[in-house]
Amino acid sequence: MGTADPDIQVFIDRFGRFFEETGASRSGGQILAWLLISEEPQSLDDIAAGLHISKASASLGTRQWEQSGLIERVHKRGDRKVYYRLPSNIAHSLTQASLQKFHQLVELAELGRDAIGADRPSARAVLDQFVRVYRHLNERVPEILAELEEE
Amino acid sequence: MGTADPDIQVFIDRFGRFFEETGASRSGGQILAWLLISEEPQSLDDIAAGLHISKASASLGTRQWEQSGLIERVHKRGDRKVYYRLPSNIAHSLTQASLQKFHQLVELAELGRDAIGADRPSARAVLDQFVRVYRHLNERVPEILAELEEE
DNA sequence: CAATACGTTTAGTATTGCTTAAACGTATTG
DNA sequence: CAATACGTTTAAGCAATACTAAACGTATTG
Repeated sequence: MGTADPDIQVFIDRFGRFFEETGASRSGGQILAWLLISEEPQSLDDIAAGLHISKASASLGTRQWEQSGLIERVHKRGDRKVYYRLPSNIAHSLTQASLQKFHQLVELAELGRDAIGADRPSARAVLDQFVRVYRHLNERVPEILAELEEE
Repeated sequence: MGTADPDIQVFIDRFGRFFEETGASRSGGQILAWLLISEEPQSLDDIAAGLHISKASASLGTRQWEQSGLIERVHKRGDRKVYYRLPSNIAHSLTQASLQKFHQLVELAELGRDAIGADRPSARAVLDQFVRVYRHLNERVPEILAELEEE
């Protein structure tokens, strides 16, 4: 690794494993970790070299995060390379991604509610409650995040 | 499947795939779906038969969900079998599980913050912001959920 | 106490999908 | 226009793990 610091090593490793267990790939998590501790935007080569992964993995990983809005491209003038960095509000982005997952789940819940007949009242009630809680969260969470801006 | 209803089929299938993509197993997601649309608590045999999965899978899946607090055991008197059902506040449980994930991420962020030196001020600022946002969310979200109870 | 019911563990198989090297396409440079 | 720089795609290898059948342990029944 570019940095031989063992603490940073451990950080990157744990971060990678966390995302590995959460549906993403290990290298994907490592990329996020790497950008978290980088002062400057990083090129694909920077990332690949820094994490000892192939450039192909770096390319794949950055694209996936970029599509989900968790990292962004930066261009330096007079430089053909593409650089990546975290958006300034990374915590907000992650929260948003979390709500997005919830949203998918709620859509499935609605699918289920429509699939079961009127002969399953309590199951229907559970699914309805589910939708209600999410709607409320989706409304409130942005407000909560906004509270932090005011400080 | 016990129920031949194609809509329910689709629901279970999609639900299973959602969890498959989110780190859990497909059968694990299917179990959750099955309990969501069940009026009565379900035994391992009910689940295995209903989903056409092995009893071993049903046993594994239910234990995992139970450990994370997303389903609970029920006993019927005069019956040796163990039955499973969703807790009454399933949406709350899921939200809590979500915050729990966030909490792990924040612990990692703190690890990273301690790993980098004072020579990386902006990276440090990002990690600090991350921790701050989470602390606020963790404080507020339970309040938000409580708002729903009052209706 | 034999037979059954029930849940868990284990070992093996199959599947999934991550990772990489190499090939490729395209733009840029001298 | 040859050579280089850069990012993406592809094909293949490999590691992780989900899933199952079968064996197992234990409690319960008649």
